[in-house]
Amino acid sequence: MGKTNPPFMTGVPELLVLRLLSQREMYGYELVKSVRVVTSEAISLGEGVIYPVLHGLEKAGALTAKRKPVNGRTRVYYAVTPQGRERLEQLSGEWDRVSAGVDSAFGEAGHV
Amino acid sequence: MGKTNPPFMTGVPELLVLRLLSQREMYGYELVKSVRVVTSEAISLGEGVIYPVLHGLEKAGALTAKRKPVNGRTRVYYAVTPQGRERLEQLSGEWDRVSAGVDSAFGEAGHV
DNA sequence: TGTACATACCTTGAAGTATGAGGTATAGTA
DNA sequence: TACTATACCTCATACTTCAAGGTATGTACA
Repeated sequence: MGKTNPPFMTGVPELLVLRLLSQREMYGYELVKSVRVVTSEAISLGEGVIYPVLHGLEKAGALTAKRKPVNGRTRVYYAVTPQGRERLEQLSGEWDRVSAGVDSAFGEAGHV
Repeated sequence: MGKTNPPFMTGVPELLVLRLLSQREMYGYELVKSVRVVTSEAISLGEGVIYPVLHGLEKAGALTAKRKPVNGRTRVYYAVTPQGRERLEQLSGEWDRVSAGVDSAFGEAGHV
């Protein structure tokens, strides 16, 4: 139930997480809110999306995790590794390619 | 074997098919080649992608199919219905939203 | 005649992944 | 006492792209 695989979203969470973490270390809960802000409310990712992405990227060696107790709560800060930067560039290139392709099909200028 | 779920492609075949057919009627094999052309070779969709999309859209009432024998071969021409145009506008809006969100996260200008 | 390629349709299995809902626990506030 | 925000997490589901393979006809060429 609920909708899965919404159009155009595949790969977007990974791309945004890598992008944000490449600018500064952040923890999961913070990322959830940051994504909304940096995308001007256009994209909203739940914790059920962010945490699995974080764990996957860490396992893949793209991120490192660091636990920090703050105000009695525990935060897990993530940082991008060199491998993660490579992955970011690769994904970013894919995004540019697909994005350019679609725009090209629509005439590249204020379409529809 | 083979890669599935490539980043950013979810929904793109449906969007491109609806876009192309909204301009003129076409048949499957023609669409396969047209997609490459209109996306400036950035996006290439195989027949294994195009035909299922065509059948799905027809079943959903977004397309109508018309069989035409041409040179001894049979072509199936597809045309967009009013429902299909609605779907195109909806999908197109989604694309704009996601696309704007990602661009916004990357600073909107010649990023990375 | 044989061979190769383009046209033109089709199906199938595999595999990844975003999502909502649900779960745990602490701190602050009314 | 109750509610909200913080902060972590897991799970089942369903959707979809893709490569590979299959059928058949027309055309070009040697």
